[in-house]
Amino acid sequence: MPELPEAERARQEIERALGREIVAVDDADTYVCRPHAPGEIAAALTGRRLTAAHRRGKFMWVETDDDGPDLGLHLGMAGRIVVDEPPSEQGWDRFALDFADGGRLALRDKRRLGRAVIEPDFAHVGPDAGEVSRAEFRARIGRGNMPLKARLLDQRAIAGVGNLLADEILWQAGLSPRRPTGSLSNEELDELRRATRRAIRNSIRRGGAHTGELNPERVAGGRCPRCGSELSRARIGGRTTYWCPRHQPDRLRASS
DNA sequence: ACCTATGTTGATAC
DNA sequence: GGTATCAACATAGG
Repeated sequence: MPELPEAERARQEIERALGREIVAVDDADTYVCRPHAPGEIAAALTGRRLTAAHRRGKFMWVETDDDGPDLGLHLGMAGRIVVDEPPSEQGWDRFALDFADGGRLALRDKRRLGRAVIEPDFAHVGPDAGEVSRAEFRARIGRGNMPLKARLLDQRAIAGVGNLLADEILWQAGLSPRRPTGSLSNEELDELRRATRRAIRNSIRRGGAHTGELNPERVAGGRCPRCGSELSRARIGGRTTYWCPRHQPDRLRASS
């Protein structure tokens, strides 16, 4: 279930592999390792050691010693990073490093939508959703007129929010996923940023994007944990979306 | 058996 | 340029 919290967990897992000499690389999956040809990543990494693991949103990269190339990793839709585990019996290890101490790091991904590349390019990736400044958040999220939920999912705007986290954030902030981004006031954008940071912090602490309050109700007939209203469901930004029509109205309720 | 659903990203078309 | 749709992949479930 990789969103930002799962990527952060994966980054921490990679840190367990730092400092060990790489003696073999399995880069035979030409889809996961595209555009590299088999053996290219192996040639670039064999003999080196990983020295630091970083993350921006859901994108990870690992530095190597002696000015070696960075290794870029992405979990895709179903991937995770495992260190010092026996190889997957189902053949789901799409990329792997073997270390001199007998240990191993693998990208385990049954759907093959994860990625492993050398010298990843993050030019199009926005600032991390947990660290973006207030001014930057206002500018990047408030621009344009897409439905708000679609903008939250746009990794070029801010990086790290996936489908489950987006619904949780919008519910916490009391904003409709359908609101056009251009209709939000600065105060609403600031509240949205607070909800984003809080949801990310909590989900990392609790162990995943699926640990939000709204998540158990993201099913047909699910109800708002706050008021018990039946949740609305629609496809927004190409993703299935649940929200409370009462606490997250499409238009501001008339003040009285 | 067949159809739908699923956490992501990127390419493509308008 | 901004936005919308589909495709890539493999599995699970009605």
